[in-house]
Amino acid sequence: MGIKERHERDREAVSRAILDAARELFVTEGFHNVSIRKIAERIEYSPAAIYGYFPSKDDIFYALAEEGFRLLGDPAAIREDGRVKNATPVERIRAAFLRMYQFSREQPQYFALMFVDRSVPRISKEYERFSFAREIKQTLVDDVRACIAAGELPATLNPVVAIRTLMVGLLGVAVLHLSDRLGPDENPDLLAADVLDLTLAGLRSGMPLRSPGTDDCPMEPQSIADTHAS
Amino acid sequence: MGIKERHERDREAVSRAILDAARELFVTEGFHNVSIRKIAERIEYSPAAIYGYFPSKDDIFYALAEEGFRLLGDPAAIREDGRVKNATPVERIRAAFLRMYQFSREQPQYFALMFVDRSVPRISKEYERFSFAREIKQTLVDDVRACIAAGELPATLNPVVAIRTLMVGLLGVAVLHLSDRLGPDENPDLLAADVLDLTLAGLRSGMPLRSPGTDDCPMEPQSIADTHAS
DNA sequence: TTAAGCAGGTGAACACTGTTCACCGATAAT
DNA sequence: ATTATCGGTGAACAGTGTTCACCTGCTTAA
Repeated sequence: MGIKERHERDREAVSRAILDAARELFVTEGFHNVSIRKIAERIEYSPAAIYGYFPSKDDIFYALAEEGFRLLGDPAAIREDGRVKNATPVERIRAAFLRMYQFSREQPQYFALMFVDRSVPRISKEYERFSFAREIKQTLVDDVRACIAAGELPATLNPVVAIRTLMVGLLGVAVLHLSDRLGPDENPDLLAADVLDLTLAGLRSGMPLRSPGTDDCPMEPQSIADTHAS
Repeated sequence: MGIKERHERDREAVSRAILDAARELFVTEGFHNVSIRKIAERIEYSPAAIYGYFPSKDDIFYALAEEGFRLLGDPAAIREDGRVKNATPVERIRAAFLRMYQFSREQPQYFALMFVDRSVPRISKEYERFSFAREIKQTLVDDVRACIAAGELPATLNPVVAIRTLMVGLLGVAVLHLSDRLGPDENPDLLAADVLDLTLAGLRSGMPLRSPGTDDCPMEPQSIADTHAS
């Protein structure tokens, strides 16, 4: 008997409908302008019904952030524009980080939810849920190691620190763009490329860095306390 | 007769009380966890009374952001840790940007409101209100020009682009820290110093940059549409 | 076949939010 | 002394996230 299976499929379908509706509304309306009632109306259910699938509005956000990481970290796509097309290790690095930046352009809402927004609390506990963020990091660390092995980056360089410094610059550009603080005639894409190459040039210079290495996840999402959100 | 003057002083005092209460609450509770009713309770007025001083909760935010820029751009303080103490122009640049980063540590809520948060709309119109942000930029541009004149940075460098690239790195670090996405054993301050010096090293390399120069304000606050806030 | 159980959906409510508005009372102007 | 003005108020409106008693229709056991 496939009754249980059908029930599970039904549940999955409604769950998907909620996430799809929420995603579309988030993209067009922005996270905190979207109410449970709006999502419910979209899928033609009562507001209370949603709480049978997600314990809170925050958890809908978490599920979407999870999807976002899966989207960004999709190994197939990474191999596509990183390994196949680009010959040298440093070009792979460039491609990988530009991909991350590109993600902030193509999926600004996802990106904001994953890396910027401080408006959703208590994910620090939800740690293991975002484990593949660590896989993404490992891929980048491997690429930096390959650069060092190929002599394209100094041997003194800590790979973890390197990817952090590369990331923050692009994160800054993305934030500047997302929060619309760029002048009308400024091009965030060119700025991102400049910052990326500038940081790479700095890394090549062999300048000693102060930051300690770490094995921790470089892109763990959301953990600011509720009391500090805005 | 000083009646009108007294009235103005009274208004100013209440207005200040509102801003003080709002600031303290924002710092401890976070912007969107603070309600008009909480502010009103703090100053022992009715919620409606606040609307006699500020047309909306957003405008309280604007007033505080204005204060934040005035705080960050305080010419006396800039001269203090920039011009007097530091000899070479490039050290002045370093000090100025470290000051900005330090501001993100000392006044995280102000900083978030001014540079990061996307939760408050429609300041793009409120442009002229934040004119001194442009003054801050001009100071930085002058410092970069001095670096170029002193031969510490390449003559081909566009000062406006230089300060942008320096800024985004530190902004990225600040965002990473503010949204608590740094690992427990990672030090944001060291990372900031690394990113700053790394970018400066890159700028010194004379690498040609793609970004166009601009005369626009580099730190205009808040302009993302309400429909994109989160 | 009938009775029991149960999961899923609902309407209504709770406790909040930002904001508006009719009113009221003290003060200032005439 | 009377009128006008202006600041502050309480109550309300429309919205929010969330909870809960209830009901209904399907599944399962007797």
